[in-house]
Amino acid sequence: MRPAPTILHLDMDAFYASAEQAAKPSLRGKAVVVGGLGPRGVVATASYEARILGVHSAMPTAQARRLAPNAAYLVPRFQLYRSVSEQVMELLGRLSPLVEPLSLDEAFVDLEAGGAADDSASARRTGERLRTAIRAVTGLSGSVGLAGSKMLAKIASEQAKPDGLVLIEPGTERELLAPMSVRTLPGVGPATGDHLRRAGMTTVHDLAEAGEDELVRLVGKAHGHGLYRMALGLDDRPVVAERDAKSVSVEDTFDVDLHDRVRVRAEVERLAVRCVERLRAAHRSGRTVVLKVRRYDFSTLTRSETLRGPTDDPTVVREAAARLLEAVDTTGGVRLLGVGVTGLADFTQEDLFAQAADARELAEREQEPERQAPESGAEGPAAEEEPESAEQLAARRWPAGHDVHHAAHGHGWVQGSGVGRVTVRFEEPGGPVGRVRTFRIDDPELTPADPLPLVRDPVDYSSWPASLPKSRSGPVPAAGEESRP
DNA sequence: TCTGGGGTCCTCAACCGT
DNA sequence: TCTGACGGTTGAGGACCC
Repeated sequence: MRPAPTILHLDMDAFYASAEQAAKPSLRGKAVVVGGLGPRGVVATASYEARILGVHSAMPTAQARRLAPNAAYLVPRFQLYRSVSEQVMELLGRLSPLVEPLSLDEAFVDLEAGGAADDSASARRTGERLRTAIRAVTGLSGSVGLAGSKMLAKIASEQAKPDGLVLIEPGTERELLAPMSVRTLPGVGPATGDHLRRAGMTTVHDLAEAGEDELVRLVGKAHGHGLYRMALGLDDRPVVAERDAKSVSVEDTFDVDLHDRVRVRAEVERLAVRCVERLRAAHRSGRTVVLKVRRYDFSTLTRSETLRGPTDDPTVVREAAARLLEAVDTTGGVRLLGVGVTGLADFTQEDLFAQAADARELAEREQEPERQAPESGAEGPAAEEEPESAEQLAARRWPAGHDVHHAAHGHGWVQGSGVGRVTVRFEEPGGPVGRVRTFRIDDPELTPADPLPLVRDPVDYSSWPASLPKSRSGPVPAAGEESRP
C-alpha cells in the first residue's frame, strides 16, 4: 500500500448509453438501452433513466423490453465509442505515462509516476480537473476513484458513480471494507460469492476473520491467498501500460439453433476466416486453434489443437477448426459457434507452406472424395433455413441507432425499420430535437453515414494539464469542481 | 425468462521426459 | 529395468470481468 492515494481509476458513466444520448438530442433524459436487439440479445449498457425501471447490463433484451417498453433500443456503435475512448485515454496519457486501459470506458492511472499528484490534496485536485476536462472534450461524465491501490481506487469510483469523485485515505481501508459484501472484491462473482456464503461469510470482515488457510481450503491456493490479502486491504499490483493480447477470437450466437451439419461446418469456416482477419490486423500469429460450441441446452464445450508453429494462414486455421468440429456431437442443435487463436506471437513461422500442406493432407485423408461445397449444391445450407423476411432485411440494412445522411434533409439516425420502410430522426449532437421522417428502405437519397463528433466546437485542451483551459466559444461545460459525497 | 461477445486467469488431469 | 518424484506442456472447463 502506498502512503498517498495516487492511483486513479476512471469509469465513464453508462458509457455507451451516454454517448448515444449525447449524439441524439431527442434521447436526452430518456431511457436508452444499448445491446443486442435480436431474439437472443442482451443489454450492454442501460442509461440511468432505464436503470430506474430495473434494466441492467447482461439482462436479456426481451426482459428489458417488458420492463421498459418505451425505452429507445439501439445496437452498439463501437466506432463512435472507440473514438470517444481515444479522446479520454489521450487526456489520461497527459497525466502519466502509466495508464492501464481495462476497456473502452475504464482505466487506471498511476498519478505518482506522472508527477500529477503526491498527496491527497493534489490527487483530488487532479481528479477533479480530469473530470472537467473529460466533460469539455467529450461531453460525457466520468467518475473517479482515488486510493493507494488499484482495488480500492476501483471501489472508490464505484461509490462515486454517477458523475462524482471519491478518495479513500490510506489507513482507513480495512475499516471501510469490513462491512462491505464479499462481492465488492474483484474476482468474487456469483459462484465464489455463493461458495463463501454457504461457509458463513458474507462480508469482507468475515473473510479477514476466517484467515488465509481457511480461504485457501475453500477456494483454492491462488484465489484464497489473493482474497485474504484483499480482505485486509492489501493490493500491490502495479499499474501496467501496454498489455499484449494473449488470444484473439470471434463467436456468433444464432437467432435459431443450427441443426444442419453442413451449415454448422460452413459457419465454422466463416468464423475461422474472420478470426484470422482480426489476427492479421493486429499483426500477430497464433499457435493454438480453439473451437467453441454452445449447444441447444447452453452447455459449452471447447476443443483445441496446437500447431507446430504460429500461423496467420486462413487455410491452416480453417482446416484446424474443421478437424476439431469433426470430434463434436452437434445433434440436438447448436446455439453458438466460436473460433479463437491463442499462443500469440509477433512473427509467423517460415515453414508455413509445409504446414498448410500438412493440414490439407490430413484433412483430405479424413474427408470423403466429394466434399460438399456449401456455396453451390442445390441442398446447401440454405435448404433448412428460412429466407430473410422484409423486417430482417430492413433491420440489417438500417440498424437502429446508426447514422444516415439524406440528400435533402441532412444528417440523422435510424429510429426504426420494418415492412420496407425506415424511420429517421434528423438531428445532430449539440443541436435541437429533430423531426422524424419515413422513407422506403431502398430510397436512393438515403445513405449510411459516419458518427459526428459529440462536441462540435470543443474547448481547446491541447496544453492540458499544464495550463488552465481556455474556452473558445459557448458556455464552459458544467462540471462542478466539488466532489459528491 | 433465458442467458452476447471478447477477453483473462486458474485448476485439474493426462502425458512425457528426466 | 522398474518405480517414483517432479516439472513442463497440452487440453478441457470454469469463474470472472466489462
